[in-house]
Amino acid sequence: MSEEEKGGTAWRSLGEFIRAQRELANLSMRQLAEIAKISNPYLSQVERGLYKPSADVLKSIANALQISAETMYAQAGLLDDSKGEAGSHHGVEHAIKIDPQLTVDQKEALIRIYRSFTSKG
Amino acid sequence: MSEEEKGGTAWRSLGEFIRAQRELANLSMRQLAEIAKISNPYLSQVERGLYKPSADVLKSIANALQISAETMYAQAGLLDDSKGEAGSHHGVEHAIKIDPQLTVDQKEALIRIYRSFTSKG
DNA sequence: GCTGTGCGCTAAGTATACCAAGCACCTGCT
DNA sequence: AGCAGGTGCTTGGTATACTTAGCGCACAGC
Repeated sequence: MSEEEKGGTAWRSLGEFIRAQRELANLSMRQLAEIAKISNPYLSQVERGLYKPSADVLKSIANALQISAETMYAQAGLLDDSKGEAGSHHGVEHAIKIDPQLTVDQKEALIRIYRSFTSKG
Repeated sequence: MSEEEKGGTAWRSLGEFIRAQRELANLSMRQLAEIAKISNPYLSQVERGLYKPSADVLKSIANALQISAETMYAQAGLLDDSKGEAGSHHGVEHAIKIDPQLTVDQKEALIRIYRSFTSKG
């Protein structure tokens, strides 16, 4: 049933998260695999959840995708959830609010768009 | 670069760190292995640096020793670099990327808008 | 048409993380 | 002298992370 029906991609697995991040970065599997120094078939299998990569592969992939290793581990469920950086859904709004580069108008616009995306489709 | 220069107590290896923590907690190998749900021979091998444990074993050991998983990963050298966004202005972009409620398309849209705001100031 | 190059995926193999059983040693008890 | 119960370590096997070779498909140029 519907993976997308909640209006968002709630990552069922680490693999889906990685795939989404890879596509966000506009990288092909071979490109990402090359940067992360792993083989492309293995990346394929990881993204489909067939294997759970070891920590240093995870770190390598995180680096290649320019996201922090901590975020990666959090997604992999390998950090104790005491951190609470990814889970809270005011994360985006909060980040917008405290961004010193944005004007108040811009913040309001971004938050409005963000809410339109998340407020049920 | 050696780990020594990171200041403070420098453990030559993850195994030595684990062993020291275990002894500090006055636990035998079998006791710790039991709590961490791993076998005691394996723990022995890990402490002597013969094998590098996977992330979830690491987490389990950290849990059993009542130290944070992050400390463990840092000791394992799995967190140290990855400065992908730590110091840069990616706070908002990062929050967007890891938000599970957004679809990939929505993320792209938001990030594009955000960049358009921040690129010209 | 055919050829070359990109994509993601499959198949089969190698490397290694991890476990169950057991060994050698020590210490206390009878 | 035994044996019971503790320690850490070795051995041999199984499960799984990871690689190399190659498949099938789509889209370019000759």
